[in-house]
Amino acid sequence: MSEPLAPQYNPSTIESELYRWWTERGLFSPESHAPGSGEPYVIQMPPPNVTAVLHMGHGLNNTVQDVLIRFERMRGRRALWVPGTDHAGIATQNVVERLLAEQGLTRFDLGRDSFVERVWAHVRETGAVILEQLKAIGSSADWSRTYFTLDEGLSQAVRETFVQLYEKGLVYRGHYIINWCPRCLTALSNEEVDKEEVDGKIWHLRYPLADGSGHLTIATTRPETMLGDTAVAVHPADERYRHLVGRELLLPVVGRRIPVVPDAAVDPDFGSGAVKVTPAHDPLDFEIGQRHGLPTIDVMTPEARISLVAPERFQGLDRYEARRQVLTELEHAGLVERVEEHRHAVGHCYRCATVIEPRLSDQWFVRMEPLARPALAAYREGTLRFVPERRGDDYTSWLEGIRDWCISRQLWWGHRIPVWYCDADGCGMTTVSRTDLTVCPGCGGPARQDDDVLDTWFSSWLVPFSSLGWPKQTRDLTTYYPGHTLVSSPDILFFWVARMIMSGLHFMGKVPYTRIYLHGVVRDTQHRKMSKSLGNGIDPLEVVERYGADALRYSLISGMSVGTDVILDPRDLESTFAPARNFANKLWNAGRFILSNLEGPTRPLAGTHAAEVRREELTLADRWIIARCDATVVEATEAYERFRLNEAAAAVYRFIWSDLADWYIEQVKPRLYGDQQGGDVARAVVVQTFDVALRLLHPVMPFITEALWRRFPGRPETASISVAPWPRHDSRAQDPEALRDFGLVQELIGAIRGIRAEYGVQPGQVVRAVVSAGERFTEAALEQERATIIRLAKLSAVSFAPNHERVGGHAVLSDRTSVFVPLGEAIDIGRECSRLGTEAERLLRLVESQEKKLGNEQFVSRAPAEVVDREREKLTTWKEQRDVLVKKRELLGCG
RNA sequence: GGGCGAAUAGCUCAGCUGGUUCAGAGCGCCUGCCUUACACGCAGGAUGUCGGGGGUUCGAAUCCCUCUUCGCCCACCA
Repeated sequence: MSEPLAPQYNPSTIESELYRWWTERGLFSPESHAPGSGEPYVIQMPPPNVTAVLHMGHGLNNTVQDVLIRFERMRGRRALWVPGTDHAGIATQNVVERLLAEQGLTRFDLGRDSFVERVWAHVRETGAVILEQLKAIGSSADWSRTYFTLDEGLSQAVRETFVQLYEKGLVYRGHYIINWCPRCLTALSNEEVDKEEVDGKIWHLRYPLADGSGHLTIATTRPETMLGDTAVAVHPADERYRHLVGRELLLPVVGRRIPVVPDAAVDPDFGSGAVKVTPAHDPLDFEIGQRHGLPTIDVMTPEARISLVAPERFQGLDRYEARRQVLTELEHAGLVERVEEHRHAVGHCYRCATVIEPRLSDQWFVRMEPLARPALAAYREGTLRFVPERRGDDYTSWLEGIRDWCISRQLWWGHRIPVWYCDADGCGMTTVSRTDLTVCPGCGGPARQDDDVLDTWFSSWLVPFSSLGWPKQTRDLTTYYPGHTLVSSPDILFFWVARMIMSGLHFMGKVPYTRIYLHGVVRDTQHRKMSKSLGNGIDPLEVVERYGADALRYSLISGMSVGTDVILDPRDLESTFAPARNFANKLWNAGRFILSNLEGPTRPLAGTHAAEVRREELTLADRWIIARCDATVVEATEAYERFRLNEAAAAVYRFIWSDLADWYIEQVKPRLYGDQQGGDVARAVVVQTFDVALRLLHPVMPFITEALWRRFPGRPETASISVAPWPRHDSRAQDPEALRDFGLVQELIGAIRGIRAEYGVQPGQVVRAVVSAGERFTEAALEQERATIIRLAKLSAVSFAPNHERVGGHAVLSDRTSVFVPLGEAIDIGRECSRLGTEAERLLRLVESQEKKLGNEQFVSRAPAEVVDREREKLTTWKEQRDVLVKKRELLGCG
């Protein structure tokens, strides 16, 4: 700890060492940092896929969570961040299938058991790499509680849930049209289908009447499904077709006779007003079929090829080949009336982007309406709140229109459905069981388990309690359920967030979180979502390597305001991440400077606040920085509390860079060097304000703040900033007078610097300055910071006197204090006249518009008195500032 | 088809309850500095019809309407 610090901050070694130290000390477990004290504060990490590789989306999501958990941990809560990984049924199965494909194998070559074993082997072998990556960005999750959704305990929870829901009639098996991915060969829920607008065509086709007396024209976007048509439907009130209802058509290509049925679901204004009915391949057609007792003819295989029930010449054709073939035949028969361009939404598999095929099959469903009702109520009563609030509307509308959840998947990787069938003649019993069965409880014959597995989300919707031990009544469960804040991206609002609310209410009787914070999405400068396929991603680990985890985190947090997306430029990492790295370096050097100047005596402070030093011993600058520091505590704390993390980060940035480094440290230097008078107080103030700044920044930049904080003298070897108390606002630090007066000192120095720059005064050359009284800036105030003014403005002397000298640079401060820098022959009178003239004109414009405002009868009578007063004051100030300038111009003899 | 969000400096964005941060920050740009914490720095500077139009108001970047552009979500018109 005592080796000299390098002038350039090098995060890579420091970060990994500190992370190891944190975990060795168990600082991320609530038990170790605050035994038995403080209210629990719990966040559940959205479990990443077990095979996932860290991308910026994870980076943002986990940084936000880490900021919140570190903030609450420092505030003394028993902060618990529960991490885990998701077995991710389809995604993981696809990964392993791809690996098999490289050896020319399919999962069917291996068979179910060895395939599943193979997936386990893969998952174990590659490990949860992503968890290690989350550590690299500083995530302070409690890794001792890491779960995997296929763990024994969570599997128990899944089974318990399924059985309970089944027993209440909320899980059922049904024969319906579901979304089917012909590539993944499984059913999907509605949420797992990405709708995408595509330019397609709509064909108007003639179906001849069976008796040869003409035809009926139908409109379709999917001509190939006509192979499975079993009717044509028209609206019952449609005059055009009323005479055809009940008659028969001869289905072209196939030659089947099909009826014309009346059904109110048909929109007479769309297409031709007549719709072909294919009950096995369209959800609406299925319903029409149900109502009219129509047969269902499934003309497609699971792979979306034409099945054996279709005419032989179509069998085995891919659905799009079949479309072409059908159209060719219809054209030859002269049955294509016309073709129109048609833009419509087509569903795609969210895992492989294959076009979804609506398919009739037996699946397991969860009846959602009874679960949705309490979830809606929780939101409407205000138990559950969204940040930003408008996300509550999405939540509400989804729940209001909720449809049953198809939970069975025709996959091998996942939780097997806990249902056993008996195939014995005369028994045929279906048993839903918490434990595995081998024999049928009804007849003692062999029991056969359902082949399917459950939707991945059927395990992840339980994690707020299953990760804590449920269904066992564990200590963790009673202590840490319900949690507090859920941090997520809006794209899994329905998949995961809303469902957790429902399961939490149903199984635990309480919402799992009271706050749902939905942050934005990481995009590139063209506002496209970062993705592997677009090649516009940024690898967070590359950023960590080049700029440090703190820089990554700061960049993400500062680029994010509530509810908006984060835009990062993948083509220019340097300008994207350098500002945050530069900030870290600035902080490092401020720390280095302070640490190297603590040799002399330091005023010991009993508590943690610099305001404890007696006021008489403080300089104006001391009082100013103490007040600014306290204001920053208030500002940052409120911002963190309100999830305005970017504002918290900006407030601390401003304090550290603009206040502490640019002004206070510059001001305090002479007092720190050697054994100067007041050095003890200066050291106390600089250490305390820096300490506060580090603590305020720690949630966002945990590594560098820890690295510096630990190095301060008197710090116990075991102390960590991650469990240091959060800085508290101290009203004794408030000091409006100091803020105002030191503000004028800053203004004065700035004015002199401006004059120097304007006239190209050599940096090494000292000049004189004369200050004459303004409203606030008295000789006493100047006296207090005389040395500071002289040093920072590079003066030989500053005097307080009315200035009548003619040749020099002039400026006026906001309180009408005027400043004069005599420059002898160096001054160009003409230049100074025009400079003052421009400034006077600017003020004149302000004065004029202000006079107009105050001359407005309406304004004076209707605006609040205090606003009017304030505006009057402004006018006076500007007027007088202008007068001063005009007088100076006269003095100079300007034309 | 329905709903939502965004549009402010060349770029990325703040600006919350209309008036004391009101036109801001960072990057980039220009000028000058290796001033013993930091050139990943310091000092100074230039840059805006606050997307267009209309309205409410004493007063609008801020509230309302409308249009334009971009983006997102939802939806069984085949």
